[in-house]
Amino acid sequence: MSRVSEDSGTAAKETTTERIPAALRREQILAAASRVFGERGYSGATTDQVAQAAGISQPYVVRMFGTKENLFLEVVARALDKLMTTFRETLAEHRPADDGDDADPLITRLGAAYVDLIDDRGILLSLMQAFITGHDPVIGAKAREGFLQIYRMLRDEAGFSPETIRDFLANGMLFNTLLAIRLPDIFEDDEAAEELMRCAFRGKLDVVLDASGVTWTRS
Amino acid sequence: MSRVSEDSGTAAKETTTERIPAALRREQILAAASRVFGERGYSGATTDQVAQAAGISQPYVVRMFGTKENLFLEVVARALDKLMTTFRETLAEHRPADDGDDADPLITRLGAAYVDLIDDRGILLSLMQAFITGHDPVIGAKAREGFLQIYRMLRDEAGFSPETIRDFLANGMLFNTLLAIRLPDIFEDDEAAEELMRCAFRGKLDVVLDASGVTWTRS
DNA sequence: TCATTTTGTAATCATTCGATTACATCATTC
DNA sequence: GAATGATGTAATCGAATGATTACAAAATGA
Repeated sequence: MSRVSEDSGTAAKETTTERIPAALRREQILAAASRVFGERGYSGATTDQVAQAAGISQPYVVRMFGTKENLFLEVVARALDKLMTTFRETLAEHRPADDGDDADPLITRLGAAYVDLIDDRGILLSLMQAFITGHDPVIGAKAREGFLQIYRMLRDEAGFSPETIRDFLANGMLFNTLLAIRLPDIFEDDEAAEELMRCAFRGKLDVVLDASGVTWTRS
Repeated sequence: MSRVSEDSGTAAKETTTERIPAALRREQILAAASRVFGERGYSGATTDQVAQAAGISQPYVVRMFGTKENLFLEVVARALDKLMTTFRETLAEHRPADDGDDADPLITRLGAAYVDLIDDRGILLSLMQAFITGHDPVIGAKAREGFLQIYRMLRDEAGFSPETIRDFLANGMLFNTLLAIRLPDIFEDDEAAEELMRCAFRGKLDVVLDASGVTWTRS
């Protein structure tokens, strides 16, 4: 559905850099940074890689965000915000209808909403990268805070039990994200990978594969 | 039970470096590297940090393993080997006894064996770090290969279905590892973190907290 | 039109880090 | 007890990288 960059092709470099309002350029950089950080992690990514992905020079990136750390923190904050918003929307549109049994239980719809986020690629990966950079005092604190923010929302707003949340986080989020990171690269190249991914994503498999940019033949 | 370094206190620096056979020194470096890489990731860790953790000079580390990449690859290979061995031992000691229903089902024992590995700290974290460094052509390939190796073992040797494996990997491994990475740092400091961890680890909670070196008051 | 602001880059600096070199010190063996 | 090899480090190099500076050029507005 919603792709990150609209004009100028798939994602990467522009040949001639046009003058664009700072606010818009800021969005472009954040979108590029989301992909690059999600892919390579905080310390693995360089400001120059972000700049190239945004079709802009490296000093511009640094000057607009002050430091690489600031840029990463804003990427993570936005990713978290997007995730929370998506979940809250799913909660809201679930409320009015029913009481009793669900044709489509809430947790299933939350899971589907989460998998849809893979379409944007950088969002979930950046969150994961932030969490795994937990040793850093600043980034780590933000990451843990965000993780628990999700937990509290699922508990207090969705009304789930700790056990249910645990299951949802493990099966619906972490597992899917980690699989979506790299296993698509060897899809149809390794029978075990294909088997596991088909089992994990089921109907949403095409979304995952499409988002990862892998070419594959529909079964 | 088994700690990484035996003599010279908890883990880190030695004041006077003694002459030690290369083979033994190699083990010390690998143990230190496992902790450092697990904590900070491949690109986040430096050879000097590994050297200091091993109580040795940085050039020695580089010369013994050639490159930082080689060192990391060997850390990951050993971690994977340890994990596979642990699982196979659990499988073996399960076989002879029963046929019919299990007092302690195999998957529960595998899960317990996995959580016990947290005691060593670096093992599971290094594997996780390797998998998240999937963009690197060499490291990524090894990580995916290792991940699928585990999958195949659970399928072919333990006889689990893809669905069962999916559940085991998500709940038993990924989730526990990610929680064990950083949430212990804020255990008893955040009610949500404490609640989630108590739910996730149950009887093994003390193992996780002990392994992370967090001081906490027993409930 | 010309001054000012906004948008952008080239050049470069300072630091970090993996790697190399050259050398020291201890152990072993003939 | 020199010769030889094994174990270890200090010094340093070169490349990578985040950050800074100084400048260019396009827009904006008087």
